[in-house]
Amino acid sequence: MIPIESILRQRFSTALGLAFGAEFADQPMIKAGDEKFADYQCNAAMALGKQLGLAPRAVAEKIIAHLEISDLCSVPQVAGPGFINLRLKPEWVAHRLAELFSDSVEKNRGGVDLVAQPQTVVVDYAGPNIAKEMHVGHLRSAILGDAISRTLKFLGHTVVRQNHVGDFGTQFGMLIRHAQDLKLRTDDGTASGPQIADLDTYYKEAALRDKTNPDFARQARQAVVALQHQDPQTTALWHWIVDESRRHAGELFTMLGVQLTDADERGESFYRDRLAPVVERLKSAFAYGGDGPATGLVEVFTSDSHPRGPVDFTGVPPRDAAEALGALAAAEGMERAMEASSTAPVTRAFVAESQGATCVFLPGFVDKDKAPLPLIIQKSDGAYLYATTDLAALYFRIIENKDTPEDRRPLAQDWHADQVIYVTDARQSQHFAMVFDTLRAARWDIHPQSHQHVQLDHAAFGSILGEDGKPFKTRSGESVKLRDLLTEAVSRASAVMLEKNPELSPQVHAAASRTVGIGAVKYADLKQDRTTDYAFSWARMLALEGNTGPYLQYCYTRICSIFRKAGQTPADVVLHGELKLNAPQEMALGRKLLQFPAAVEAVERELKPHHLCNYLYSLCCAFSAFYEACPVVKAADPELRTSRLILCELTAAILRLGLHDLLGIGVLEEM
RNA sequence: GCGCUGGUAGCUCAAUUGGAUAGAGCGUUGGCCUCCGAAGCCAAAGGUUGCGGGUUCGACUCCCGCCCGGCGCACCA
Repeated sequence: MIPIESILRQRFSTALGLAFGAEFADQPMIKAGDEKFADYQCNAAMALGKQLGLAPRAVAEKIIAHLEISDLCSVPQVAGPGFINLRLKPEWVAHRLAELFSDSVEKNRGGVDLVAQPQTVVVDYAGPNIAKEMHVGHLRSAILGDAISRTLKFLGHTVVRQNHVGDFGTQFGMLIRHAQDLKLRTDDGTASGPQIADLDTYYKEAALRDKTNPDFARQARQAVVALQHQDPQTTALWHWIVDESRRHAGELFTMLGVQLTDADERGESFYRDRLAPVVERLKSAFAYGGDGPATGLVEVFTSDSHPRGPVDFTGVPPRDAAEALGALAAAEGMERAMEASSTAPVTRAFVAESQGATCVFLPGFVDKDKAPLPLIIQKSDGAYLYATTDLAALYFRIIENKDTPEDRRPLAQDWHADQVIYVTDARQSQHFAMVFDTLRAARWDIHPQSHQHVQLDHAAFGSILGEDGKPFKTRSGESVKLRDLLTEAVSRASAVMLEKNPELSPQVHAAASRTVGIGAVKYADLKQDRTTDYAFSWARMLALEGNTGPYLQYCYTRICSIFRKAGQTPADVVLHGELKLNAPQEMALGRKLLQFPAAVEAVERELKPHHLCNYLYSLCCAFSAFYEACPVVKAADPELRTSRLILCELTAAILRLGLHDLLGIGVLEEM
């Protein structure tokens, strides 16, 4: 279905062209209006009045004079400084709803069209550290990343989910070493290996030994080397740890309803052979790919009043350059040192050795001493870091992936990302800013076929805080295990439902408890703007009133209940003639139903699912008002009853789509 | 110190990206069940959008300067 906004935009564009000439036709400025004033409004007259030197209200009148819109709206009204207010005609809303009804019956798309130009979008989310039990820190990434992936897929994009698990860090040295010791002692021939809970304990014990026992720490580092050299015994142990962790993570993803499978996993270990080449490629990219010579890239300027000119630190490591600058300025006084150092920018990206480490230096990044801040891609001991892995992963996703082994491909053919989205913690935003800039500086963000710039997004999110406003921890100060958290959510949901609806059968009750409990946790996270910190509160998320998961699910069950009372299923309902939108609550619900596409579009544009949550909540409010005022089963006549049943089914269809398909939250017939 | 981010009703959060009289929920107050699930609905009270300037026909939104909080800032991820 063509979005309402598009239809209106086109009509206004035509009117603007006729009234003022084609050059003014491109800014119709159509928005959904405040319900008190309008369904939609056009705000072009004010800006245009300014440009043309005319009174805005006169401009508005002239636009209306040329506007052909009587089939959709009642007569447009000019208000305030020059707003053009539009009210949709009930007949037209009814017509759109009939169209939506057939659309939702046949295609279940809620009136949303597939995008015109589908993109290949990589969504990198969840990414738990292997060998540690998943905790609340992984919750937001998993929930948000999944909702974003579902929404983009629904819109017609090719979504490549990537679970970038931490399966190859230096922590594996101590973990393997410690596990080796334990295995020696506990190897009594029993087939069943330790469970993940044991691994979690291992991790803490290993970390402690690593910290306190120098011999152990040295052996742990040797284990890392052995692992990197693919020593069979070490590798076997590593596989065992990784497999065990994967099983655990898979269980939790299933419990959460997160659509990540083993095929989506491409962890750090996958990139291990790509790290050295990436560093080499970066060096050559900066040597030959830039728009100027690769030397003299740190340009240090003194002020105009002391025309020393640029000081050439060509070939000098930046840290040393900063020190040299300090010495230089010390000779001329402290004030000059500050002045000079604050105008010592890195003007072009380059790779350099600094203090033994291989670093990328980028314009705009300085540390607390105002010295150029590096992105370290290889440590002084030769080891690689997560920046290297991230760069290798991006290179792979955008350019290289034709080398993907068959068994690791999520798609049947080679693909190259048009967009890459990282759903991680906001604390990593500087890291990603540097990684993205490095990629752009190296020209690795160019799609190999379309030659377009790949869109790189860090969909950052805030921390989960406890009700005291401090980071969410258990009473003993440990991070909350995800499994415990979800179990508690289910049991709390069960308790609430037992109180409100004791008649449910035990089986239905148990299933509903899971849907409601998990849904409450997910919805609470999704409904808030992801960029802000989020205060975790059982009471608020499980509340049955307000903008919560349970409330929306309850709204859905009431609709199901109406159909049960009516003795009909949605499939039985056939529309004859027109929908009747005589009551204001019917009209309000009808208008609201048509706004679903705009909400989905907002999620895509900003990668923020809370826009959809807010919409679904307002839809439920509109439905509740309708429910109170307009009897469905006992409607005055059969036609009105059918019309209202259709409004019910449309509401249910949008809720199913939004809640279940896009947000990944279950709906249920009874609760 | 530099950078990012936030500051909106007593509390938790919105505000379609520059549009009208800033909206919800909780809490408070007052109404509504012989009637489809009251887990609901209707209504009232509650605001100098941290402070001060500026841009604009119009600012929670953009710019500048302060104040307060969170986070980050060289070999962990």
